[in-house]
Amino acid sequence: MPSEETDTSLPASVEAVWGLRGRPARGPKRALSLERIVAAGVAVADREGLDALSMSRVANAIGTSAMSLYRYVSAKDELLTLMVDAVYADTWTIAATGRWRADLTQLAFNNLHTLRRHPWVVRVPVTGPPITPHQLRWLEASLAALRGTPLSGKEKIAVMLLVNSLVRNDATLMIDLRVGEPESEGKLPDYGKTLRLLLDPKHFPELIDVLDEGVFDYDDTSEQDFSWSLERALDGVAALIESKR
Amino acid sequence: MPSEETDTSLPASVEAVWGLRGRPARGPKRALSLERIVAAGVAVADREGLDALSMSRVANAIGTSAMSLYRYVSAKDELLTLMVDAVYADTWTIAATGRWRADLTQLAFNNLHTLRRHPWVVRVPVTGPPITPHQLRWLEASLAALRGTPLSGKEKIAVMLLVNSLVRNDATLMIDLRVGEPESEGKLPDYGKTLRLLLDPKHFPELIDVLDEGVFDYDDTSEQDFSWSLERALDGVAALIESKR
DNA sequence: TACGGCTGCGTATATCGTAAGCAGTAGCGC
DNA sequence: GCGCTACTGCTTACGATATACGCAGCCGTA
Repeated sequence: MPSEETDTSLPASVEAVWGLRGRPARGPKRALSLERIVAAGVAVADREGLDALSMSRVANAIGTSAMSLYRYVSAKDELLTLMVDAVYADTWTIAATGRWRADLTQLAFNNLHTLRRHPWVVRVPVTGPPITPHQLRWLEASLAALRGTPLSGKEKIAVMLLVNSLVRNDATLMIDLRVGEPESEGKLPDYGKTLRLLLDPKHFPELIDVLDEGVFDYDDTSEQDFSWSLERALDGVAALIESKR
Repeated sequence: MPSEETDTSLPASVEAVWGLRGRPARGPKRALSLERIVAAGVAVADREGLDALSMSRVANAIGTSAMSLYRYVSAKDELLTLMVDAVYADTWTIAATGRWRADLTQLAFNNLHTLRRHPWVVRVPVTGPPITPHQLRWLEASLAALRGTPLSGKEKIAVMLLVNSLVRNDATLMIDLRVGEPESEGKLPDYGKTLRLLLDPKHFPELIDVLDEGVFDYDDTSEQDFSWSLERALDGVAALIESKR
């Protein structure tokens, strides 16, 4: 097991979730734990959204003071990083079939479901490549799915970035449509109506045609659009894989 | 021309950039203009990043007071929306070839170049589907590129969402690598080193293999990765188009 | 047992977005 | 021509936020 001096250059809290930090040897017993703080953060964000998430609110949720949290995370950004990783715990376990496409699809949908359940995640600024355990587990499972393909390591990473793009984008669009909020019914039809008021046929003939097809006439929050995009992307990957065989 | 009562439900400032708002009939001559404010916002964000962008800083940049800006935009979020649209002015003009794939590729790269030049854009929270003129012009140009294909309107929109996903994701990754900042050299190799310290062969064999291939040994900020992903996605779209012919 | 690392948290500060309202400008309508 | 009022720029003020600093107490190590 690594010593206390791990030299990862990572924040202490990230090292803690990797199990690289033991309990301090001295001092009073802790009334808090990093897990409790992160879980409270997730609960507050789920309930009130990321904009309403403050250190104060998280602390209140567990009956402590905002400044106590700084014994566990050095900045709010660290808490956000750990919150994202916590919800990623459900993304990387699949019933592996040994077929790359089916397995990647499962992983993509796991990821999508997580983001739809926790819409604040895509609102957390991305500050670097993944360094937390669950996010890397998702990546590992994805690479395992691609194990039997002729793709290089670099290409495998690129495939997962592609899939991840699609997932994040769908999640972003779903925020627009306010999934799960009944009072947001009709948001896309409103959008369509506004566009009709804005667009002139001289500059926007194609968009007007698309409008006339009724594309924005109803909100579609099913997973079909995501599925369509994923299929296109995986078709492209499949073409590349075939070309290498 | 629309009257002052346009009933778009859009913020006044957005109506203004659509040319739907005239100059007020009474009152002192304006010393400011919305264009000037937006341009100042873009300049501040380009120089200092989105985190450092405050109403105060934007106002200072044009020698006025923060509260004056509120005569032109009703909230900071509106300013951000208009700033994004302003930089999108360069994305929708292409040398059309009449070949859907070449034209989409041009549009994708235009978009990518814009985001790389203004990395703060992907940090602006997306609050809804595009409603501003230049963003919609990019969408219009994209739909025009797909005009001769057998795709439905809905599918065309989906293609553009897909392409847009890839662009935004690349831009997000480039923030990680701090494009253009010499002191950030070696960020990916540092990442690779950190991963080696974290990953155990029991749980992360695939990722370790990828590491051993040297995938993270150097920063790659060229456009090749983006191009690769775009090709995969467009291969998938091409397959669908072919299947409908 | 003494020392010092650790805990929780109170106080304080700088910054931010923006509400409220004042004084002055300028055009409309009578 | 005058009064009214819409509009402009900006000052003052406030609530909220993240987090620095430091105190008092806890508790394990040497």
